[in-house]
Amino acid sequence: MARRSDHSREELQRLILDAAISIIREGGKESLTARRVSAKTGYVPGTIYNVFGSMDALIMHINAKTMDLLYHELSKPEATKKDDVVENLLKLASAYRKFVADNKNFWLLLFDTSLPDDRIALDWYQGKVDKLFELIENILSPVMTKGGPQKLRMVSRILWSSFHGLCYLEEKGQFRTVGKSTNLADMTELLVESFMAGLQNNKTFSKA
Amino acid sequence: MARRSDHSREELQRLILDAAISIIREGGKESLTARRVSAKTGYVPGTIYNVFGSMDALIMHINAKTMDLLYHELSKPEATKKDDVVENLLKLASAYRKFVADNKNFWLLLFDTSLPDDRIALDWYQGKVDKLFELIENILSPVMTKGGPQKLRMVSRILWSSFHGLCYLEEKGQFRTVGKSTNLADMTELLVESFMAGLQNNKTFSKA
DNA sequence: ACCTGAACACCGTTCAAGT
DNA sequence: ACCTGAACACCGTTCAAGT
Repeated sequence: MARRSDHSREELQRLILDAAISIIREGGKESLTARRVSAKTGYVPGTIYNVFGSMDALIMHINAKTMDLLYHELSKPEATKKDDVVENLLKLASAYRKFVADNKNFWLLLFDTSLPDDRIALDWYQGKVDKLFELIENILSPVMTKGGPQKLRMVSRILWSSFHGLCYLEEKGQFRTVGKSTNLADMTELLVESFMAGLQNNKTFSKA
Repeated sequence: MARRSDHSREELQRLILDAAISIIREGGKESLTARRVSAKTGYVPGTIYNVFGSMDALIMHINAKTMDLLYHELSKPEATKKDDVVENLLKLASAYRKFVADNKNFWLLLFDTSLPDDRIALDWYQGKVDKLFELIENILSPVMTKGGPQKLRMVSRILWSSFHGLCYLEEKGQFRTVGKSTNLADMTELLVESFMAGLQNNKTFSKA
């Protein structure tokens, strides 16, 4: 091989990242190996370690891109916001489901629990997570003036967790018994409508 | 080594399973390898393939044990059922959180997405999953006489997904911004209380 | 018939040796 | 100074050869 200095450091970084992404798109996280990435770039495995430091670091960069794309996709329905909070939440949930379906392998990598714990210490990473929570907070804030930012954060995280949990168990095939009749969209709708209705009746949170 | 015929097939199965479980308890799913299991049993890696067929099959057996233990732990609060549905659900959720905390490595293995897809085709596996859903159904059924079994299943799966999603994102460290103040128990409480309140007001599902 | 030992085709990661 | 090539210490899985 011996490509030595054919590319700059930045080019090398892009080259490796793109190769890794195309491998995951095709075969999922199981097929991502340092040696396969290097073979695809024409460089030697060691080069990945020069440029990224480790395979985990490379995966972090892929996940960053995934979160950026997810944010972009979820921002679209927010642009067409109506007055109806429930409708806005359902649009967001629907966009999330579409993202999961369209980018399953990247979504699975993003929520892979094998990643090292120090990842959560990285501010830029957590910042991207927080930006996603903010999308829900923006939808909720008009009807949640009473509870303060603390409660707003809490409710946004509850909703986000629930959306995620539904997609996750669906992906794991655990809703199987009922066949295709237990629809993910129906469950999300019942969840959001009931939860928000109950929340509105609670005088600590509602506007009125 | 050459342990040849020191143990029966059943003994061998138990020996391997116990070795695998102790490896996971100590170091998580990352540390589970065929060679480490075989080293711990005193047998050769090939023996695992004789007895279990593959590493994935061995993991399935571990997961089966995990689900049995989970069912056992979640059945306890159900035994002390009160009339208050919300209280019963919160007790179940609390027991689930305790299980996750006490058996983190096994819980992570159970929800690992690397496992093969044909796992979901196995009836005995799905049966154990369904039994867990039934725990919630049993709590819900007194107040959900109107919707029929279809709706009961739906609501139980919504609640289960939400409990799971909350634990999952907590484990991933994604609630970090608010520090320890965003309490998992508080979020569960707000979720269950609001969702059930909203559900009761919906004339399709409530008893009254 | 059953189980092993050894081989096969891979891994992630490191680092001396070359340019 | 930078990148490679080769090595190190592992993997999961298979299967001919022994008992």
